[in-house]
Amino acid sequence: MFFSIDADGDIPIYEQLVRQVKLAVADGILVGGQMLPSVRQLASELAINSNTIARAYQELQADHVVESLRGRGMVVRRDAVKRCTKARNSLVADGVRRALADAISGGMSIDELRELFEAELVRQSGNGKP
Amino acid sequence: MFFSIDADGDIPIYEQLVRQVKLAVADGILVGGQMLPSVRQLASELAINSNTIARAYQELQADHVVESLRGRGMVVRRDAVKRCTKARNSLVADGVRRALADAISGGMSIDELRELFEAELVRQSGNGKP
Amino acid sequence: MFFSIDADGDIPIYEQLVRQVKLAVADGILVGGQMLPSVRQLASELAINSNTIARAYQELQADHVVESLRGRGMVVRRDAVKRCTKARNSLVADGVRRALADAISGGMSIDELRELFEAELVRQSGNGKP
Amino acid sequence: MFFSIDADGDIPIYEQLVRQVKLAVADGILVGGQMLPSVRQLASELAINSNTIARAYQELQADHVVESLRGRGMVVRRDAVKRCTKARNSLVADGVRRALADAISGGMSIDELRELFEAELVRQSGNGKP
DNA sequence: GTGGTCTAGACCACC
DNA sequence: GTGGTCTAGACCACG
Repeated sequence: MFFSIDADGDIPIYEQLVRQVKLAVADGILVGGQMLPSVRQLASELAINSNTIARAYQELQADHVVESLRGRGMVVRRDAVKRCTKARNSLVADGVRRALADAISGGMSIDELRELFEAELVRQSGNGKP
Repeated sequence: MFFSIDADGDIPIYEQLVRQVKLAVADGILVGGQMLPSVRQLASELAINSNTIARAYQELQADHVVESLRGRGMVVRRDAVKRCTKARNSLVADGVRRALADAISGGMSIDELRELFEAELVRQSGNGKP
Repeated sequence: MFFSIDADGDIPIYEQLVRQVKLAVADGILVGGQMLPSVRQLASELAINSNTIARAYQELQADHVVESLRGRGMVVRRDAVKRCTKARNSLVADGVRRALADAISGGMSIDELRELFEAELVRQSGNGKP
Repeated sequence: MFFSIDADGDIPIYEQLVRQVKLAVADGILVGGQMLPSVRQLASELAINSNTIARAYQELQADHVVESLRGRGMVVRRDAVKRCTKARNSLVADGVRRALADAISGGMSIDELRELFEAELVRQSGNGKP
């Protein structure tokens, strides 16, 4: 599968999985009706405790992104792409908003901020998704 | 005192205190030689256990922002402002960097990002420090 | 484990733990990648409150000697040995420096000092690491 | 008076006073029958809380170095010089002993130690009491 | 199972 | 009065 996990970062592993599944759905990499890998398979593939995978799947189920087909596994819901796209956009925007709020309340001037922003845009636009 | 604590957030209380003291020093609200409120006083003021305050103060001491004058209290170090200003700037820049990376890897285009950024600048520059 | 705690000394218990871990790392008794005993296990082994152990571990983490693997425990950092060896040497040298300064300012002559020093070397070189 | 106090070090102020009085007695700077400055005078001279001076004097009294003449102040005892000289020597020797023990148990080799010792002797023999 | 946070309350040394 | 240490016990998130 196409997941990349950082086991020692500050974001919980199950949370990383949830995000990546949602992003994949929003990007059309995972489409409605498609099966997710089984808990055990993904666990061994990523060398991660299967409890952690299960928890991620539960959260995805609670968020109505996937549903459980008894005895067969988890499947992406037909209506997931709408939800995920919307969620992605608002999440991303929120992140930017929070960072700006922190910067301003932390005493950084508008000009300093704009400068930092443009520098980062240049630096990152190469790495992202060309 | 000027501390505002969110006891139910995901940031530990003692960590919130540490940050706010550092920001206050970086902003010149707390200056070298100035005493912090006593552990017990601040604890009762914020309705927080005094151990939690003490822990924040110890972290500030370990970070060379403050020192303990035996039997008299905690005082802001003369050289704290440099450290705090530098730390603040790198923290803020990191936040912006991470948000941008998230946004780009989340599929937002450069133009959308710049638009969002400018909109936020306008929206927040009013609230910040009028 | 190999820790020895003096609960009635003037050095805090958590500080004794921190020092002993650092020394063990500097001496190669603890190596990078190795796990520390769990907070609860060490607490019951040493008959010490687990908060005290946790505090020691947090200080070690803040000092970049150890890192926390979420849900799994504390592990010695690969780069800890450099830090600890350097820290140990400067600590030890400081101790000698201070003792000599005290001795000289206390009126002891250079010759008396050298005599005392050599006598101690003989006396202690047997106890140290035979 | 001839006391030098470091109010922010890790040695308690009253302890610094006690040591300096004892050293002065051992060195013959203070002799039997001589009066110590009054608590209030010394307190204002050193800009120190008079409780602290009082505590130092009490400890000196408990150690039979001075005695209180009711209504007149503290006087150095005729037999103090013996006690202080002996105490000074054993204190100083103990300091050296402890530092060496720390160094050896900390993993420093005999040769490294001897080198450090000689270097320090040269460095400090100039500063001490020429 | 792991560490992390918080509370309540005790005792200490220092000023 | 000040901060510093320790205990006991609770609750949480993570794996």
